[in-house]
Amino acid sequence: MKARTRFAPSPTGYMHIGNLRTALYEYLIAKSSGGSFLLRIEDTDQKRYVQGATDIIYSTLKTVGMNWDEGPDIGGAYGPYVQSERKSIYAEYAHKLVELGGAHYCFCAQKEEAENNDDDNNVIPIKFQDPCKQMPLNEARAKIAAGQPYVIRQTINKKGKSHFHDEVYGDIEIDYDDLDEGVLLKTDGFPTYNFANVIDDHLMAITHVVRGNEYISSTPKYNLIYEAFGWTPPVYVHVPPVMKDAQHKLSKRNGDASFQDLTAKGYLPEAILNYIALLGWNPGDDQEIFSLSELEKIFSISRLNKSPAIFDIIKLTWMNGCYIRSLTADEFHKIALPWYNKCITRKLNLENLSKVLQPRVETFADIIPQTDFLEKMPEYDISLYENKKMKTDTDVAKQTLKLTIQLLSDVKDWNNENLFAALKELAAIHELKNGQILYPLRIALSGKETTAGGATEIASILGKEETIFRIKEALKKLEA
RNA sequence: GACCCCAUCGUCUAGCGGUUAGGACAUCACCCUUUCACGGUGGUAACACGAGUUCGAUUCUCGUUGGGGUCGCCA
Repeated sequence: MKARTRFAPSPTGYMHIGNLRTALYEYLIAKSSGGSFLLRIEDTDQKRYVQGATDIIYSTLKTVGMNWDEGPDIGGAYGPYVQSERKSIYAEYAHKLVELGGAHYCFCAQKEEAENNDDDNNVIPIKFQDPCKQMPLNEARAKIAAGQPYVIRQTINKKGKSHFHDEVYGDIEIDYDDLDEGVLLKTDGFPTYNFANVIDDHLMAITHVVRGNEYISSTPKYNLIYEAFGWTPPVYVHVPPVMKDAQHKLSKRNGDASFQDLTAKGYLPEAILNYIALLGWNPGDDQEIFSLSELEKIFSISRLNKSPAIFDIIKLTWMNGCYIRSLTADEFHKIALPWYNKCITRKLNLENLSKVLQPRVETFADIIPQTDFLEKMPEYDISLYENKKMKTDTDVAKQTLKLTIQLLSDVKDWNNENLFAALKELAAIHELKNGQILYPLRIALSGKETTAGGATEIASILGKEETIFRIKEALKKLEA
C-alpha cells in the first residue's frame, strides 16, 4: 500500500529537533512504501504566525534532502496546502457537521472558566458543560443571522468506551465521558487544529497520521468527526517526544538546539538526520550509520519505539565525527573554508591544515580552538620544553632547535613528509630520540603542549618563513 | 484531581518465556604514535519495586513507585 503522509508544521519561526524527526518518520513511511510525502502549513492561529517561518521549513527540509511531492510552493492535486487559504472549506464542513449532529453552535463568552480549587489550592479544571448544546438549531441560526458571534463546538453524546488502534502504542481505550467538547471553528472563522486536521487529512487523502503522543488522548474526538462524516480514519502513528532530560521535552523555549543552531555549530545535516532517526527507531541490527536513501529502504513502522528518548549531543557529536571522516578531502576542505575565514587571516597552507584537521575534528566549530595558535603565536612558559617522556628540557630544546633551524633552511620541497623524513634523519645522525627534536619544535611553533597535527605538520601549514621565524623567536626566549 | 501513556547499563537501544541480558555513545585501561586525535583491543556498567501466571520470568497479568501527556477560540 502506497502511503500518503504529511508534515504539517505551524510556522512559528524555527525547526526544532522533535519536529524534524516527526517529519522524517512521515517522509520515511511515505517513501518506504513508494508513496507521497506532502507539506502542509498550519497557520490557523494568526497570533502565532512568524514572518519567514515557512522559509525555514522549506530550507531545512531541502538541506536534509526530504523533498515533498505536494506542497504550498509546488502545488498538487489536493491544494491549497496552506490552511489559511482553506478557510471557506472548513466553514462549509463545520456547518455540515452541525447538521449531522456532530457539532453545535455555541454563544458562550470566551474563557468560560469552570474550575475548582482542591485542598492544595491547585486549579483543577472540571469538564465544561455547554448550555448552548440544548439550544434548538433554528434558534441558534436566528442568533447567527442577527450577527451574534459564535463558535462551532463539537458535540459528544456517545457513552461508553471508544477504541482505536495506534501503530506504536497498540490499542487505546478512552471513555467518551472523558472527552471534551472542544471548539472546532473559532469566532474568527478559522478552524482549530482539532478540526482542520481532520478535514485536511481526509481531503488530502492522507493514509498515515504521524504526530506526537500528546494527541493520543484527543484522537477519539477526531474519530468521532470522521465517523460523523462517514469517513475512514487514517492509520495513527503516535510517536514519543524527544527529551532534553528525563523530565523536559526538547524545546526552543528552554534554549535547546534547533536544526539551525546545530548546523551553525558545525554539525552536518546528514549526521543530524541520521542521529535523530535513531531517537525512537532502530533497524533491528547493529547498523547505526545511514543515509536518507538507505533509511527509505529499511524503515519500518513496527520498529518505532514508544518511550521518550533523550537527545544526547555527545552521541550526535561522535556521529558527526564519523560523517566528517567519511568526507573526501575536497569535500572537507570546501566545508571548512568558511570556518577558516572566521578565525584565520594569516596566509597558511589551508590544504595541509584540512588534512590535519579532518581526522580529529568532530564538528566544524572545533576548528576554531584547534587553529588559534596558527593565527597568533601564544605566550607560553619555557617550562613547556620540559617533558620526561620525550626526554627534553630547555637545554635539549636549545640544542635541537638550533640543529633544526639549520636543516630547515635547506629544505626545498616544504611538505610534511619531507620535513618529517629530514628531521628523523637529523635525530639519527645526532643519536637523539625523535621526540627530542620534534617535541621542542612543536612547542616553538605552537606554544602549546598538545596540538592538532605533529610538529612537521604544523610547519607544513605555517610555511617555511613563519616556521623559521617562530623557531628564532623560541631560541631568543630560551636564551634570554 | 480525573483520564491516557511510558519504564533494560549514565545515554540511545536489542530482546518479543529458557540468553554468560547483545550493540553503540560516554567512561576507564592498554596498544599504535612526532603531542593530541583517529584507529585497534579489553574492562566497568542495566532488566524500578511487589505479587501472581508458569517447570521457568527482563519478557505475560495485576498492583506500587517514578516519570510524561491531556483536560485552550495553541498546535
